Amino acid sequence: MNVIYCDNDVILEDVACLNLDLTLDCGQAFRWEKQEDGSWSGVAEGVFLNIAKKDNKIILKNTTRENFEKIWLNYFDFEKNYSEICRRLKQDKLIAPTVDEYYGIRIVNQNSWEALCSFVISQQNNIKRIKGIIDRLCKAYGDEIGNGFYSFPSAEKLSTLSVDDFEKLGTGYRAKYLEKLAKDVASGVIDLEKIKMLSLEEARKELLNIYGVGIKVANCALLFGFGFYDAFPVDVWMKRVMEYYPNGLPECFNGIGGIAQQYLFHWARNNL
DNA sequence: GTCCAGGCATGCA
DNA sequence: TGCATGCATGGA
Repeated sequence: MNVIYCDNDVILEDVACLNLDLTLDCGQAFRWEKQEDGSWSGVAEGVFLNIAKKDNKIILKNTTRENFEKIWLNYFDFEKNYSEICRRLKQDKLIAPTVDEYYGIRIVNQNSWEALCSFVISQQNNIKRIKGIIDRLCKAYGDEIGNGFYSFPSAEKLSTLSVDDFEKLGTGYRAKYLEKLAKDVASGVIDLEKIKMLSLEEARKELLNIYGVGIKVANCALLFGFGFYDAFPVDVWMKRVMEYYPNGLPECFNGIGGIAQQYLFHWARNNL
């Protein structure tokens, strides 16, 4: 990858394996909006970004070098060698054609608080409605940061809400989970930064102690918000996929099971 | 009207 | 430990 700082834009050349449409609309992050020109706009860590791919170059519009290095380099994991990862995954003949068909899906590294909240909301829910709830949550309680976009509200902010406030956003029976989660994170009873430092098994155990977090939500949060690439979420779609792996997951998935999972999840939603 | 969605808590055996 | 049930909402 080659980084060029040009006027107010950051331009990346030779980024292997990044399809923005697949990556930003594959059910891992819920706050990216496709623009009429085909680019994507969204927010992470309270910072707005418009990103596009043109002529095999990735263009981050109106982005400072500081924000690129502080946020987006890690968010899109530009330095991770996805070509090598995909080559490894394709040692499994079952997933190989899927990796080719949907080549360019990456796991983005989301803020752990945002990911945990988002996937508590996601349970027993569909992606379209999850996006709507999170959008209303951000517009009601986040900070406006321009262009009609809002930051994801902090735990401190959400800790002031009642169960009824969460219900008014359309969260349904998940409102009571969110109310307690926000208060416990804000008060320090739940320490997300500490959980990041644990092993996968220990971190998962901590998340499973949280009211409203089961094995599926825990694994999604671990994969999408805590940097555990070996977490392997199994939802109703992945349960269908697992019938193709009656003897368990192949060895070549070790350490990158979560990435394999995202390709299989996408395949399942389009084919099953 | 019924079924379903990136499931979980609870009660009961 | 494993299984059945209730749960909010909105689109298909």
